[in-house]
Amino acid sequence: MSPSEANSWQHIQSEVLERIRSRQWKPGELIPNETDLAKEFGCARATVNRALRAVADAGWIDRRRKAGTRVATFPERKAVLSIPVIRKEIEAKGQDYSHDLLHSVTRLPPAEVSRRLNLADGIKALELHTLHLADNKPHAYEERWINVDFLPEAAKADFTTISANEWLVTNAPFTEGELVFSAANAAAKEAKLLNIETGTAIFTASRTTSHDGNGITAVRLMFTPGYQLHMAI
Amino acid sequence: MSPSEANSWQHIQSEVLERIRSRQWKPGELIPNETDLAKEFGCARATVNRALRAVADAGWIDRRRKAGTRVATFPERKAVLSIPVIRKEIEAKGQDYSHDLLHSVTRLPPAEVSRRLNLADGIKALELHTLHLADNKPHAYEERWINVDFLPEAAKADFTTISANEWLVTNAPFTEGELVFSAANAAAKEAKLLNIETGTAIFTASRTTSHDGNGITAVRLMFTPGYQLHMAI
DNA sequence: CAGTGGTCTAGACCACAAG
DNA sequence: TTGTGGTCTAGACCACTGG
Repeated sequence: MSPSEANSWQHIQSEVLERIRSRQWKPGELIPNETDLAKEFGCARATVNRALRAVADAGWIDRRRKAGTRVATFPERKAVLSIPVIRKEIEAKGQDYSHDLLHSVTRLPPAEVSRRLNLADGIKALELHTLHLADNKPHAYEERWINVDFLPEAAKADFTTISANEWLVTNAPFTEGELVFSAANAAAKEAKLLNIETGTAIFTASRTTSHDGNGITAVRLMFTPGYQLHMAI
Repeated sequence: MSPSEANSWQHIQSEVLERIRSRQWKPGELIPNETDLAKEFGCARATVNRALRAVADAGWIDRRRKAGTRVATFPERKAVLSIPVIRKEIEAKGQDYSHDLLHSVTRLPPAEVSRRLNLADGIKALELHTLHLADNKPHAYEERWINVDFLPEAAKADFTTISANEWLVTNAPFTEGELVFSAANAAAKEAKLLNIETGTAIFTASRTTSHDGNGITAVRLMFTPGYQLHMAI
């Protein structure tokens, strides 16, 4: 909170945001270039650049060389989700975490999983079914496939003591991933495991992670009713 | 893709990430300080700073003055969601967008909404019910409250021609907001509007937005089955 | 107190793209 | 071709915080 005095980039950032919000600079409009703003604020161009870059990252302006900087017409807001390790998420609520490994088999995955994991035809993968518990009550049911062809060490890991989730986080950092959320009616199998009635709406998260194009794991998490995913905008 | 030659900050960034992924720098470990890295890469300290700041923003390292820079123990990954305007989301799929304003009444909102909008006791708000359609088929049902006490212009707007969603985006920029996703079984009312059976699992998004602490709008969106929310990690 | 990251500067060169 | 943002530098001072 210190260098917000006068010529700090944070000061320039908030001034710019204020001009956008007050519609002094309207959507679609061109704003002064960096050199002029630097003169106006009495600072170096690099400082203006730093401020405008932050504003652009937040989606308020669009910048292009030669074309200049324009106020975004649709200030597309971005929400950021921190993906928690399930154990930490539960412990953060003051509950005890535990998990049950219900199923662990190496077999040929369905075509859709093979595609997500980038597996060649006929290559097997490790299938795990895990129940995550909070205070010994079901919290989420997890169906996971692990690419043991790419990650041979995973075949030797003991997922009864450490959850696959955490083992992978620490042993198989990924470079890219995709996350898909949806809602589904619980099938008989999930309903039984989560101790709810068949047909109850459950929140579902599917995640696929890869390392430089090599699929690592594909997971489907089904949460007990009442689960909410919070994001700050 | 140009200044990735040798001493660009992007080059340093990828080199740092590679050392983390290859466990040359292990979780929890201290990495060299900026001055030393600048010497090693043969560049200015500012360039190293730019690179490390990017890596820190992505959550891979933790930086503290005097304490130095450490590899994050739990590389908490962040997913970024671009919040689309519903119309654009539908048009992006090549479908026609339209909407029906089903209900528009100014009345005292329930306590929970008053709290979310930061409304004083006894202050009314504008309640809107809207059905969003893609190719004339139901896409989502929206229940919205607008703080007309703070946004008097909203009371005059014609939400039959422009959706409240878009009107607010262009006329009431917000500074903070919260987004909550969950799953629910469709009640009779929603089921009828969305043309599905009662009890079907529907994906629900609730959003509250404010401007400097003043509530602007509180929305609950219920999507037809099959809706998926995608995020890149 | 002293080491480390955070920031600012003044100037330079470069990459990109609009006209 | 030329204006605009993108980046790098070498050096400086400051802010925070561990020891």
